[in-house]
Amino acid sequence: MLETKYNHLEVERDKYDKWKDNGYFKCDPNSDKEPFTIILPPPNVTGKLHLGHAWDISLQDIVARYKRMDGYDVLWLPGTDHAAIATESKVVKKLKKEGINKYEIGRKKFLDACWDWTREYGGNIRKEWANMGCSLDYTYERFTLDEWSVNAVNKVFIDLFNKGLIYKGKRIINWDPEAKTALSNEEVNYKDIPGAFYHIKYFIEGTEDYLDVATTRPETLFGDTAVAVNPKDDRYKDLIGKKVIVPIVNRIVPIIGDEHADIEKGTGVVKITPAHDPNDFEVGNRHNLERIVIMDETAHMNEKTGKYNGYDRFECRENLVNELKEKDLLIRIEEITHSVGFSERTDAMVEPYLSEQWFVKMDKLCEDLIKVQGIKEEKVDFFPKRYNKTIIQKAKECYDWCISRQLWWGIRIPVWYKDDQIKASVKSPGEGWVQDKDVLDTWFSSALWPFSTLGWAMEDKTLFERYYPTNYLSTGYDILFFWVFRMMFQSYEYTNKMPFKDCFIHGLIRAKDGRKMSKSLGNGIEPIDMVNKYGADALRFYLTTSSAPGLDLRFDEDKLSSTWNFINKIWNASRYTLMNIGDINELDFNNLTFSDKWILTKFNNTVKQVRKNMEKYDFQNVGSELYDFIWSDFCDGYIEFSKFDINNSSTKSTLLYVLTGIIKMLHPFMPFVTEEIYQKLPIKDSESIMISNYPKYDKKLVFNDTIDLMESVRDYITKVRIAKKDNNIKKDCKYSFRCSEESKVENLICNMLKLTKENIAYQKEIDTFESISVDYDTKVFNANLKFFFEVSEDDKEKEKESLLKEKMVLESQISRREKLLSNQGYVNNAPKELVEEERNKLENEKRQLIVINNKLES
RNA sequence: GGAUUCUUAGCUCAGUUGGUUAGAGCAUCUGCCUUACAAGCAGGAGGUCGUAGGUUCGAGUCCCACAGAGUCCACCA
Repeated sequence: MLETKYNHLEVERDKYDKWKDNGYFKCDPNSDKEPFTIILPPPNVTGKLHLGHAWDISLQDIVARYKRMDGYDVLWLPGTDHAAIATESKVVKKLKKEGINKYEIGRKKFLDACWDWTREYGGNIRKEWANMGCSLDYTYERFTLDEWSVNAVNKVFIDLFNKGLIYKGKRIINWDPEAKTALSNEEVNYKDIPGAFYHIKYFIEGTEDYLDVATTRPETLFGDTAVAVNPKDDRYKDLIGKKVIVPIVNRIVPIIGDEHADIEKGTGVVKITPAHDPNDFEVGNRHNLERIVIMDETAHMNEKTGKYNGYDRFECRENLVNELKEKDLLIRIEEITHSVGFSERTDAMVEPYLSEQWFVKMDKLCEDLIKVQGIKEEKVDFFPKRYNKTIIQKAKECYDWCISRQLWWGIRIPVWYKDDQIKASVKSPGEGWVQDKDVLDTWFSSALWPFSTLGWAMEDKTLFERYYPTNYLSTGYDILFFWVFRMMFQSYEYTNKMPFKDCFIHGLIRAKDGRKMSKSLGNGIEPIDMVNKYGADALRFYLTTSSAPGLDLRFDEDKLSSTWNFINKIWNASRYTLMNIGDINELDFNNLTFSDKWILTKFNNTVKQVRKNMEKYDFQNVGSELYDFIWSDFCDGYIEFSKFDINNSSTKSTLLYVLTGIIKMLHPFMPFVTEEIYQKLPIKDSESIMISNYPKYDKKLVFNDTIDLMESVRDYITKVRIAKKDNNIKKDCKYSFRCSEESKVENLICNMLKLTKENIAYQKEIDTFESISVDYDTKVFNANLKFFFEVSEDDKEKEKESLLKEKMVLESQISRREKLLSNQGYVNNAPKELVEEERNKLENEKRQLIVINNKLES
């Protein structure tokens, strides 16, 4: 028997390992079931699961468990990401604490340290998956540095290289001076920070005149190789072709005319530093300007900056500005707020830096993606739909992807050099060839993840052939461009298919006040704390049913706590059922009562709705449908009714049947507690709920004609309760009662209202006392209940008031409805059922009005 | 500048291709320890759906404008 109270700690202990050991998480490549594949977005191997992950993996486990129960051969494939820069920067930091420098110990030893780190922390993630109850198939667990992934990466890289879709180029890229590596545009976060426009005098050669050149980055003047004005700018156009002297360095550079100079902006004159600004780089290309690199890879000034050689860029700025002031070359400083890029990982200010990097040429890949997203059978369906637009938008304005990183932790670029020869291959082409030092962007391997993990680049392709393309991907909108977008074009290029059929995009978890959860704000919440406090089941249900698809979720512990209450409710409903059904071994529906038929009908309608919404991944609606059905209909309604028919074997069967269905539908959301309850059931269709059958709509157990009757009965019971309360009617008050639906509902109503036989009024009392009556009259059901007692003038007044109030409400409803039904536009255009329902209601309301009018007259 | 989301009860949020009197949780008020559950039960109160127009027999829902909040992309000498 179940304990009185739900104890999540007790319930969630041990179950996970049992499921795992029994092989329930495993797919079966030899099965004749239809495969259903979900690839887990691989978290950083040394990372920690935060609430966002908990949400994300719950959204996947729900689908995995649902599909498994519904007859699919489910593969949910786990894995982790080496997370090049994120892991490397952590290991660098750790070594630094021990006084070790990455470059001193060299590449090999450093990589050993990374592997040690990975092994040390890699297990944490797996523990957290287990805490959350994820039914992952560990047989096929992958890592982005294992051979499945590395083989695929090499294969794709070499092929793209041979096709000319990967090239090496000297370009301005985003440089992280702390990690000393290039970054892609996606890895740069822009923040608004205070800064200044420094207005500097650039003297025109051979004159006493100068141009006022405004810049936010005066230290880059060492790299200036021109000054640009707009050729349409009347103020300056005559100066084009003349020369100016770059202050401090005294370099003579041309004044050029270029559209890049904005007439409206600043002074209209802009200095051109081709090696340190992406726009200037373009200008430089157009005008054949020299590119002078003035910083090193740590963003310190180099020998080109004279006495500033070795200065940090900010230090240099400060000193240079002072020097300009002293030499009367600084006109003024204008304080502004401007947005500046920072490295996503190290938070270092990004330096636009001229260097040689590898790029993926994007135009063709993007064009293909856009084309496929226009083909109904081949496209990825986004949930919610609008993200398709976001992806297309991205593809339309895509720039080439910088994929080389000056890091060591990652997959090394499979390119070899000898003299001026260059070759792409995994192994050295021969004597004297040297491999490229750089590794690939971690997202390059992630982009191949949906097919690399399934063995696309391996000899054995059975998994790939059976489980690819995958069916469902769930992830947050924050990595739409990093990952989803790149998986789409890479998969299409190499498998000729989109990597997944459905893509569910969720939002971010926020703190209760709507701010982001972050370490710096100190408002982060650990999933494990919530699991300990309320259980994984409550956390999963809360997270997955509390927001509309694609929107952010404000984490509210109070709501999590009421989810716990909901589970406690389910627990107790199960407890009641198990206590009362005895040891039945067969379901018997031969002697169903009205209330049995009613709940069976409601249940089957719920199954229908739940399945429909599960297919749409609309878990919010599934959640509220289950919540309402379980709490309002099953617990508050049916269980109370069942207490009076509990010896009827059909009622027992109904209780068990509905409860079983409920916990099965809940199982994908709350796997632990539903398994606990399932194991206690006297009739089961499998040894574990995990492998039981998901409920199906059963027409044979639908009795639509009982719905109206039972809803009327419930409505009437409520009416009587209100009347009893309003008139302060005591338990032993004498009454008389009659109703239209034979003894079946009469008994039920009397029981529900605690109308006992000994309180039935005798004729004497009927004659002596006055009465308050509660009446009900509809097509399917009418009833009259009178309470006899010494009705005071006060009571009469009260009753009259409430009757008048009721009359007013009814009259306004009737007139509204009559107006509606006399509107030909409505009658002709609205759905027939709806109009019919309106007519029914009008009739019922009219009946009720007659009842009330009669009472008021008497 | 482009895209996009949001604005509904005191708070946090639902509200399906337009269709009765707009729902839930929490909070609040009243009455109940009724043997599944007081972490509960039975009831109550609380909303001119951001503002202003339009389409329609009918608008929280569709269209236009405006106001406010957020996010993404581009720009940012």
